[in-house]
Amino acid sequence: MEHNLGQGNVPPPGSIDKSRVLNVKPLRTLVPVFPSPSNPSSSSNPQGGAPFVCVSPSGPFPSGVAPFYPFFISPESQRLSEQNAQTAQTPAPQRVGPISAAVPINSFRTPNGDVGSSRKNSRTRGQLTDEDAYAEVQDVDAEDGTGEGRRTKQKKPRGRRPGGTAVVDLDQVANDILNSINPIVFDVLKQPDGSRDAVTYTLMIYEVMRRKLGQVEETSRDIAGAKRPDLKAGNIMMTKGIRANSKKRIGGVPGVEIGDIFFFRFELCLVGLHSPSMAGIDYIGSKTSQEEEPLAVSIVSSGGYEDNAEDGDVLIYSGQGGANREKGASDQKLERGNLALEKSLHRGNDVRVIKGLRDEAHPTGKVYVYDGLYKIQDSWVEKAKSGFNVFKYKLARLPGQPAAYMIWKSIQQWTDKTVTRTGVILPDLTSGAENLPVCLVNDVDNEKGPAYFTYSPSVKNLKPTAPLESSGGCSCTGGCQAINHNCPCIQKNGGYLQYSANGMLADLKSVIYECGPSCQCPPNCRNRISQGGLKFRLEVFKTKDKGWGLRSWDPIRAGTFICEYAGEVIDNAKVDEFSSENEDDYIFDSTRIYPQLEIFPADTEAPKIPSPLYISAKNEGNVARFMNHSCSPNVLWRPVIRENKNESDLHIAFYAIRHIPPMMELTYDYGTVLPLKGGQKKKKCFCGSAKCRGYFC
DNA sequence: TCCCATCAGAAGTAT
DNA sequence: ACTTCTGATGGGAGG
Repeated sequence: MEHNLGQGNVPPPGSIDKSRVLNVKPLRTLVPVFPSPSNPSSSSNPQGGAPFVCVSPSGPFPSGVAPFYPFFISPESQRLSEQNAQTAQTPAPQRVGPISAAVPINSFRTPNGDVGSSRKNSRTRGQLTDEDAYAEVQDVDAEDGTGEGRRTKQKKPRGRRPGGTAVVDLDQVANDILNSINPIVFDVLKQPDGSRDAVTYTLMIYEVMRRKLGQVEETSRDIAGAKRPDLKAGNIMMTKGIRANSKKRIGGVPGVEIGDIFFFRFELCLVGLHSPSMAGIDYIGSKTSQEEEPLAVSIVSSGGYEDNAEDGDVLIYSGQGGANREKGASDQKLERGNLALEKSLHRGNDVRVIKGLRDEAHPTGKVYVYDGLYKIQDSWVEKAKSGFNVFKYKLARLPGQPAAYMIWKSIQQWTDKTVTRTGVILPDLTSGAENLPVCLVNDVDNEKGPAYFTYSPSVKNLKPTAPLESSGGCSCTGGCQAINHNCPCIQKNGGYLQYSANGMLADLKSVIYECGPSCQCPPNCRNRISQGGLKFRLEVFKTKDKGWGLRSWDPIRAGTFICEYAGEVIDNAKVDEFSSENEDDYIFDSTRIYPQLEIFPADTEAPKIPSPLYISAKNEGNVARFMNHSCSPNVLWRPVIRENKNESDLHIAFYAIRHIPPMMELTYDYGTVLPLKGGQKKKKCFCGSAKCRGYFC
């Protein structure tokens, strides 16, 4: 009977007639109800900028500024997809079938600027007090007469758990983070409508919170209540109102761009893209809006069911329910999300689609790609393998949106070799010097490649300097363990392993102490992340207006190590020589002034670089030499110190500031030189970001 | 190595 | 109170 299943619009004979199963009015009035987007307003948040602070890692520091390498530099998207921005925030239109552009999510709280104060009540279990947050009455929609607003629901205090004392530590950790946030951030987050800044801030804070909670938890295993730092961190953020969009809405979400990627369901929740912490269908219920019917606003397609669409623009989505583990399988019912999807089919409203894919770099994890707006075209009921009824929905992607999932699909095809990558000049620029090939590509013009240089994956002429905190190295023969409080390398990092199990930076420390040649731990020790070579399939490509650049085929999580800056260490005099010739394009100079954003100003400590470091990659270098400058970068550098026979080897390592989707150019801030050295000129900046300084040098 | 089962858990909706 | 599926982990099957 398989030919009966799920074909086309009309349920074939023998299949279940939905109109009988469900108590709904008949179907398939394929009438798109909404007029085209008409409100391109508020494309960016003009006052969203946080102050720019110039800090050189080696000082001097402006008064009142703590030197700090932020995890976050400029929240403005480097992406210039204005089209995207427009599509991304098209509110539901007014005339036909009016749907409120946004409705409040159940419990919305905003911080009042006093977040994380030391006032506490007895509510424990790792839950922060939310005395500081206030319940806000929101005027949903004053125009249609139903806008009496809805009071936010107070969360019920929950019972205390055994082991409460340990939990308080987590509270403390969370409070410390909250207290260290620049208050300016909260001004941005207070806006009921999100902005690119608000989204970036939110994700940024979530990352720090999540990783820090995880770090603390694994460092003291006896601690209670932190098994899921992703949920814990999310709960704290929600409770404190640290989120980007407080309302549910149909259509795009302000500040979220098509192609944005996420690694936790809670991230979707916090930016207002998809509210349920777990469920796959988000909808506006009939009670929370003035609508009579529930309407679907977004779905997460996690690949639990095979994507049997021919191309990337059509998606077959299964309804929810019918899979209760205790009661066993059963027929799905036309209720909740399923009902909302059905209603949305008739109403023809846009539905956001987030695709959950396997994260190849972390097989246990997933990566979620926001693929933009779809419309539901069809629905039917199928018999699943279990023999029970499952709802199916066919969704088609709206045309004219920037490519998102299609990029992933292309990369997969290049990987499979089912499609040949066009414009490939060299399959491996490194000639095998790296553990992964680095492709050289030009699909822009006829240039055959960058000027000649020798590929070298490591730094030459490294001059070990006096130790900062000599320990003689560790003796963790099995690799450094977070719980080993005696490991000197962990102690140097303030008592924590700086890298999470996934290899991400767990902290905002401005210097990273890794294990070095003196240590007895193996090369795969978690405290040697920057020594393991490339982990992502990078490619050097010709940009439109910035010469050659660097990007990745793989998605990169915020905090992940990308590469080191390789080249030849040179002395200051040589730098001046390069400067006068205006050939310092390939010099890394630690003494430059690197603009930083004070997002966690209180949390920082002075970086302790043993001595100024200059690395020239002009004649010899690695992929890092191709990373272009941006005033809104997605990558930053950190000094990494490895102990070597009681001396310090200083390396420069690059880490992702935020999640970086595949094929997005990797950039970092080159900083500025003040005063300009002899002959040195400012260079015009082409980064194109909204916060571009106009030049760099 | 991959896959499956397990398990505690969150928001939001529904009762 | 219920629904939903997550994300880390441990065990078992397979190469």
